[in-house]
Amino acid sequence: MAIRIILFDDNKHIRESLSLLLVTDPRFELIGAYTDANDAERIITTFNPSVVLMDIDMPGKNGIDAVSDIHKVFPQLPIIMLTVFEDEDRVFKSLRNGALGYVLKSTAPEKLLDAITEVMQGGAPMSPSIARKVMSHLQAEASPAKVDYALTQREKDVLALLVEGNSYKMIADKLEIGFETVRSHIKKIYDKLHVQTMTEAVSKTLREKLL
Amino acid sequence: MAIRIILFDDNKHIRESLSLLLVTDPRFELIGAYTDANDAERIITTFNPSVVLMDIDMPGKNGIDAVSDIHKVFPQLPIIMLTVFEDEDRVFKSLRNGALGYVLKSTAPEKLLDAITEVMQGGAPMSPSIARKVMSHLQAEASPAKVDYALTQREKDVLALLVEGNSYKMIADKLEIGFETVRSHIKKIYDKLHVQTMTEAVSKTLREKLL
DNA sequence: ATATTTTTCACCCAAATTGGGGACGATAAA
DNA sequence: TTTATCGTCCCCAATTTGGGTGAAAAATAT
Repeated sequence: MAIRIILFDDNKHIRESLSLLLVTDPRFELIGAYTDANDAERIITTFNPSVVLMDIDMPGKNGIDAVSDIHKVFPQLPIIMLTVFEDEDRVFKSLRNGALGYVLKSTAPEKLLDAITEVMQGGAPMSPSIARKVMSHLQAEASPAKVDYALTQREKDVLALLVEGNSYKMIADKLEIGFETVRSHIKKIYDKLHVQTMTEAVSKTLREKLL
Repeated sequence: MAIRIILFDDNKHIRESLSLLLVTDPRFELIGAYTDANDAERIITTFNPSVVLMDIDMPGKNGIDAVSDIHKVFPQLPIIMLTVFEDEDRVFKSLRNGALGYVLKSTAPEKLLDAITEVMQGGAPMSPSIARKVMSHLQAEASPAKVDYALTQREKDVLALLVEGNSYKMIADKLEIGFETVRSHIKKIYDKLHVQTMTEAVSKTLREKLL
């Protein structure tokens, strides 16, 4: 059975090109092409597509918000962004909102068809530059620490317990050291982290993924 | 000029298949195939490949660690994992360690060649199921909040300032409300968050991405 | 228009945290 | 051997925080 496609794109040229591209291919069926995504939910309910292709810049509701709405109501329906934008902001917003693929309009027609096939087979098709952005994001969030505050192991132990919500006294008990020793460590930690309160230390530790 | 490929894989069958696959294709050149990655750095220095294909389960150093080592010394060299494993642990470890692609051995030979081409063109080739895992990860980390602690707007304001390291007094000043009012808000926040100290509140807020 | 929630403020008390000092032994580096 | 760093500990005084209780004005909801 053919893959049922619905396209949201205000560019007439794109709509016609896709239509021409798909009419000759029995694997696909373009069952709808709309200039805006304002009625996306109703349209999808009515025509029950297998996949949605979504532009970003459209009159009325933008494609990124539309993805969010659609994904909430039809969480199983794969959505592929089809757009000219490749700035991180729009890419990640789209993907976080539930889009499974992100294909640039500069993509060759055959590649677009591959993308549709791929998303139907459980993939997440991306144009190369987009995939690379996603990878960079993954690697960045895992990177240890840009800045090195040169905390000693003992200081890290203390800081870890502090972050978990322990009081000085509790830290002293758990580490089996004196209360004053804890204070001493914490003073040094504040010094190295350039903070002066517990909350700042905790905040900085979590935000910069120290420890 | 042909793309120069080095393969690390202890499976003889894989090495021979790839060799056969590439010998007929002028776009690629298999310049080395090794059963382990123990000498990867030296090999790469010597033969200067365009891309590395890396298995995971090998005698001596495993492929995931090898990727880490190689990536540190040759950050520009694209590495594609070529393995049978698709558990999240190995997938994400590989990608975080610097691999740019992740292709399953069940992949059709033509698709593997596509992957190599794609990574050379700035992409991040993934088998469909792997790409989907990466997407899920992206969406999960962005998901708003599993639990709703029903904080009021004012309480969120206070909490935000607390997280930034402000004392009660500073919060009172910035919000232009009384000190006791801040205390009152914070007590309610602690109640709703089920915490009893500033650090716990800050920690929970950042870890669960409240606000 | 009445009920509920939110925001505001107050007082008491005990505990925790801070800021500034200084000190001692062990270990490692120069 | 001398110097530095680390981990340990102590004192004092001032400030901040947490828990309990109560309550009035303002904003929202029903």
